Amino acid sequence: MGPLRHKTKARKTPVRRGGANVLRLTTLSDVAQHADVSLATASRALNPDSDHSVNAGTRARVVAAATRLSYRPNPMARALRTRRVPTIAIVVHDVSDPYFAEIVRGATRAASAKGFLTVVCSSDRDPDTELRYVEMLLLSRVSGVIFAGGGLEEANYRRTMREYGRSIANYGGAIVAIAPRAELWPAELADNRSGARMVTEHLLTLGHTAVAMISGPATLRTSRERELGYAEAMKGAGAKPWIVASDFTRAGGAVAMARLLADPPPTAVFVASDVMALGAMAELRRQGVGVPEEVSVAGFDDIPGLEFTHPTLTTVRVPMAELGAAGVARLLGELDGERQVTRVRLHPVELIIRESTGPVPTG
Amino acid sequence: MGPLRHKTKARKTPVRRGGANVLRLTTLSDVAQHADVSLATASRALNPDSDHSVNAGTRARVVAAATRLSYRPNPMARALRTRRVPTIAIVVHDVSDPYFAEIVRGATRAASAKGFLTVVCSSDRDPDTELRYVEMLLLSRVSGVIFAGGGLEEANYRRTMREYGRSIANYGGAIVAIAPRAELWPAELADNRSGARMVTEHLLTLGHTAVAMISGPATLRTSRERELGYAEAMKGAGAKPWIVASDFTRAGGAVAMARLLADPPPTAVFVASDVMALGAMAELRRQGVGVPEEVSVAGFDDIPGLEFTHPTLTTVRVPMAELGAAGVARLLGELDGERQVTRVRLHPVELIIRESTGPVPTG
DNA sequence: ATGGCTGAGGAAATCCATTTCCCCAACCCC
DNA sequence: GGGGTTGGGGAAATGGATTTCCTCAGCCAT
Repeated sequence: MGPLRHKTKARKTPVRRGGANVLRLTTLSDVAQHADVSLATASRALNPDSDHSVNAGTRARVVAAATRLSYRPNPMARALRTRRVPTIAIVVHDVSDPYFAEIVRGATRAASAKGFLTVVCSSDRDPDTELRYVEMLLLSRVSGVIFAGGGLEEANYRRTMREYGRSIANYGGAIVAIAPRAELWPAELADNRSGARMVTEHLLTLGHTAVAMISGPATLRTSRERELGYAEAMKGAGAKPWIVASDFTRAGGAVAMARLLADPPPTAVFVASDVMALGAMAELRRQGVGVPEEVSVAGFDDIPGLEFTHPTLTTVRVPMAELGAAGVARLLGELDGERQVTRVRLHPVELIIRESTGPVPTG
Repeated sequence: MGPLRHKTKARKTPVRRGGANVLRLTTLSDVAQHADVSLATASRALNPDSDHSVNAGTRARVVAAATRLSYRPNPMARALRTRRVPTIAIVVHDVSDPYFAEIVRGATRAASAKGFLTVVCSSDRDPDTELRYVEMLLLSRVSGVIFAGGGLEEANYRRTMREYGRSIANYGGAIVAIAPRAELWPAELADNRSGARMVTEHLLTLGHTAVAMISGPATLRTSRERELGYAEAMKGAGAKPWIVASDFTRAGGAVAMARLLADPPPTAVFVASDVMALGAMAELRRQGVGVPEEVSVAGFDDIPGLEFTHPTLTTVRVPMAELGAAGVARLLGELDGERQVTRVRLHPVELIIRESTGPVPTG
């Protein structure tokens, strides 16, 4: 059951070899004693934000004592009172996915700069796992939760999630989304729609008319936004949208591409994520279809390493690490009570043209 | 008005706008009340490992009450007593590296199954950053730390790390390594040396004699182990070792390969990690060198997605997710005081032959 | 019958920082 | 000078689970 169940066996080793007995960290009461003040005063002296004022001289004494004893407040005791731990959580669909890995990298770096630890929860794309994680986070009273994965359009999921969200807000935790979600949480988002429009227009400009799209699961908001941008561009050019949905994985991309190749194939494909695009390109190669000579392929996200693929992949750069960091910053802002005027902030994306897209094959 | 009577003093719920007080977590004392037992008994009934026995009937009542009220122990209160947070940390060189991402995936899954959260610390390959992280973890009193990255052979780093390790052990935290390290911590390791030997022998068997190796930084233990296996195999075949060191990154692999191609190039290259191998293959393609027709390439790790590269990469499968999970299991074992007989457990690796390796070019 | 032991339960201490009450003195205003 | 305010300090409650002492009844052996 509980992780901290106390096994007596473990206790059986009170004296570690090496003599030095169990680390006795200095507590606030040590500091108070040394500074010759009460516990309350010591606490207030060290927490300047308190509304209870402390005499400058007294404070100096306390601070001096704290420094001398190299006092560090016990995070757990503090958490028990303040009902919040100095930890922020980031919920992703899959840590192994380079897209999320980059986000996590950005977020952890920003968080640790502010003295926060980051816990990573990887749902493996399972809604129930994700909900279980969030419940756990809520019980642990993490300071905040960043949702890096798009929300699911599913009644039960949405209801439960919303409920958990309220609970978190209730104990003073904050929530931020960095992917599109139904919940009205503060968000730092990539401009998915514009990006999808831009890349589709790029393909259209190259002369393609049969531009298909390989999208993610229909239940995922991120898919929908990218589809929207694609559809807009297609409509703008008077071309007929042609969408095949699949999983946001390499295998998903391969399967979808195989399906596209069964019919009279398109001459260009916009794939809703780079990871899928890599799968799609592998399938094309497997079937001996030249990229971009016969079919142009464009991805989305600009995950690291695309310049090492062959051909290098045209894509839309999403500032992933920056989104992660922005999410953390926003979260900390919320914790400090800074109400942002704009609930949702859009981060611009950028079209990166590489080798995988080219003009329509003549003939 | 029994002593266990719930304090009626209105719980100062700081009524948030939006009304509904969603969060009213049941505490152990609620459970005790409902089951009509004392706090102590309730605690013992729910913690079967206790050395204090509880009557079966009583326990059943308590458990029933706990279930009915959907009781969840407050992790922080528990942590305060047990002096350990129900969180384990995993220290990696770079979360964005697929190798570490897989390990993290395996570890988080195993940890959450046991009710532990996982914090990820990505040092970005900077020793100081890593040390700072570990200090932070130590102050946070995490239950344990898993080192997923190889240790550095650097005096100051090693000294400080060893010191931190002692502090962690001192408060009852555990440490486990899943990569080779100088410190004598319990370890779950991949059999790097055998793997390197196997893959080198595979290349030799194909008839190659000029088999070069692209290795990681010399200061990293993991590099050294893989070099050892390579050298063994080469010596066994009477061939001369030829090692080029570089960074454990895609770019590092590319640079090293460029260097190899400057001289009269080898006909086969064993690259110490798949990520580097990807970079190396990109460089070969850039220079128009056929793989495996002109140069065979083999990697190490078997990161996800290699079956989508072109050509698909021959490599040594390291059970990354399994290593992560094993690290967690080992850590929890240590926390429970289970002394393992074998401090270091070696996990077997497996040679995966794909398309990137072939016979020596004739002529 | 007496002492010893075990099984089962409860009261209270403990972990440690924060916060709520309370108190006291000094100072101000009418 | 009485009443009110403010600055500064302390005692004790608080948060929630674990653990240490006790206590008590029942049972066995002497």
